[in-house]
Amino acid sequence: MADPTNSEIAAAFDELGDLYELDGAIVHRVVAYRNAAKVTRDASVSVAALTREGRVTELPGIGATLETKLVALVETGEIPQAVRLRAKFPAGLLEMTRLPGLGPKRARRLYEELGIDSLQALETAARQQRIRDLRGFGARAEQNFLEAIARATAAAEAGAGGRFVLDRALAIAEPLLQLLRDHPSSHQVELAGSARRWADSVKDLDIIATADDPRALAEALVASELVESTAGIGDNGARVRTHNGIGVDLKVVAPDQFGNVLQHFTGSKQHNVALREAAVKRGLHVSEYGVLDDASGETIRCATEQEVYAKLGYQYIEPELRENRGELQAARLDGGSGLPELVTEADVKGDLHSHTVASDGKAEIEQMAEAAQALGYEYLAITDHSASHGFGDDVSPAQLEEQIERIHAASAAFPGIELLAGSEVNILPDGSLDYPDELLARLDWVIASVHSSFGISEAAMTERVIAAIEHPSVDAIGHLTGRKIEARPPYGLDVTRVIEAAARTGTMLEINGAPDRRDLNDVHARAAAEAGVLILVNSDAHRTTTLASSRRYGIATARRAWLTPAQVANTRPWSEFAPLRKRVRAQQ
DNA sequence: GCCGTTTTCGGCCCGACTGTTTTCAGTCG
Repeated sequence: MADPTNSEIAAAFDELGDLYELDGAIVHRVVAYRNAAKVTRDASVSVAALTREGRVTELPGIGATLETKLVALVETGEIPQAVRLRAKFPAGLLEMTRLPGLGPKRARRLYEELGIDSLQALETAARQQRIRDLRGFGARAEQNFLEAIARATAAAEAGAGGRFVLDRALAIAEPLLQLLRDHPSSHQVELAGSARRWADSVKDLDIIATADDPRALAEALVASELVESTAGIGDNGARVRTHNGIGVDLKVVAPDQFGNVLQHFTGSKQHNVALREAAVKRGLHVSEYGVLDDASGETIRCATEQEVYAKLGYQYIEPELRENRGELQAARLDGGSGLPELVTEADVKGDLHSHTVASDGKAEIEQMAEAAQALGYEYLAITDHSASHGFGDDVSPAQLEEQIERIHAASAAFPGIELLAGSEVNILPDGSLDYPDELLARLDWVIASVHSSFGISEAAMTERVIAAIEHPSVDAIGHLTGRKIEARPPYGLDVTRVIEAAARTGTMLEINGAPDRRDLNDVHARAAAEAGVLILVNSDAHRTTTLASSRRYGIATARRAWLTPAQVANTRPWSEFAPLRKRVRAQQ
C-alpha cells in the first residue's frame, strides 16, 4: 500500500477534529487536530516517511497521541477512532456543520432530538416548522437555515470553491485602493488580509483606512463601477461585492489605532494567535484595539504596525512572513536570530524561462529582448518548448538549430543584453529528454519540465525528475510540482529527494512566477534554499508584458520562502551568473 | 491533544455578533 500523502493525512486530521467536535471534545483538543492538519499540509517533507522513521513528533503540534494515530494510518490506512466516530455520526451531520451559523453543538441537538441527519432533512424540517419548538431555536433559525442551504446550493452549482487566485483579486484591489487613496477625505489606505501577505489565493479583500469623513469614504467605495452590490454601509466603513464575486470589506478606523487594526486584519490567524500567546506570558493582551498592559492597566494604541511589534518586543515582520513559521522567534529583539533581508523585484537581473512564436509564445525574439532590456535585465534565456510538446507547438531538432542561430544573431543586435539560446525541454515519462544530448549540450541554457503523464506513481515521478536533474545539460528544473492554484493539485513527487538531488548536482530549481503556478511553492522553495539549492525566479513569459507581471508573483513566493538576494541566482549580474550554470561548472 | 526561563499538570488569544434569552451559549473571523 502506498503511503498517504501529506494532503491525505491532513484531510484525515481535519475529519477527525470535526468528529471529535461533534462528540463534544473540549475545544483545545479539536484545535490540536486542526493545527496538526495545517502543519502536515505545509510540511516540506513526507509526514508518512517521518512517521515510519519515528521522528514525526519533531513536527510542532504532533505529540505522542497523534503519532500513534499516524502509525495506524500509515500501516493500516485507517485511524480506528475515526472509524468508530463515523459509525456514530452520519456523514450528513458533518455537512450540516459546514453551513454558516450552524456549528457542532446545535447540529448535534438537531440530530439527537429531531433525527435530522442531512442538509435535505434539515431543509424539510425547517419548511415544516418543526425546529422552532426546540429549546434554543426559533422561527428565525428555521429561516436562516433555509437561506444558508439555498446559498450553499447555489455556490455548489456555480462550481466556485469561493477562492480567487491572487492576480484576479489584486486586479480588483488595486483600482479600489487607488480610488480610496485619491478621495479627498482619506489619509491612509492599506490592503490587509491574505492578499497583503501575497498568499496564493484569497477568499475576500480587506481594506483598512483613516479618513476625515469615514462615511464619505464608504460611499465612494459603494459608488465604484466595480461594485455589484452593497451588504452594508455605515460610519465605520462598508461591505460590498464586486461584479466578479469578490467580497470587499472597508474598515475606517481612528488614526491612533491604525497600526493595531492593520496588524490584526493582516493575520495570518496562526501568526496572531502565536503573537498573543507569547504576549500573555509577558503580561500583555493584544487585540485589534490595542495592547493592554497588565502592569499599568492601560491599553496602548499604535498608529503604525512598527509600534505594535516594537511594543511586544519584536523587530518589524514583513507581511509575507506572518504565517507562524518561526518568524516570531527570529524577530525577538532579545535573543532572536533576526529576520532575513528579503529579495525584492528590483534585485532581479535576468529571466531564465521565456517563450516566443517559435512555440506557443506571442512575441518575436527581438520583442522579448526589448522588453527585458526595458526592465534593466542583463540576460534573458529564450526557452521555447521542445520536440514533443504537442498542441502544434513542437520545435523539432532542425527547427531548434535554426532558432539557436536566430537567438545568437539577435543577441549581437542587442549589445546591452545577453540572449541565451535555450530550451524548455520535456522530461519524458522514463526520465529521458526529447532532444539528442549533443544538441542539448550546444545550447546556452536548458530548463527541463514535466508536461505530460502526470498520473504516474509518486515513486516513478520522483525517479523521472531525478533522472533529468542528473543529466549534465540540464541547468534547472521548471515548475517542479505541476500544480495550478485552485485548479489542479500537484502530482505525487518526493520533493525532499528532488531537493537532495538538485543540491548534489548543482541543478537550480525555479520558482515559476505565473500567478496560477507559483511553483516551487513557498515551503518547498525555503527547504530547497536551506539545502543549498540555488533558486531562480522566472516569469515563464509567453508575451512581453508577462516578464514583469509574473515577476511580482515569483518574488512574492520567494519572500514568503524567506529568501535573500544571495539565494536567488538571477539577482546576480551576468558575469557572476554565467559560471553558475551546471554546463559551465562541469567544464571547470 | 500539546507543551514547558511561571508549569510533566493545568493552562492553552481576543472580540463581535446572533438569536434566544432574561444573562448567555454558540458561532465566526
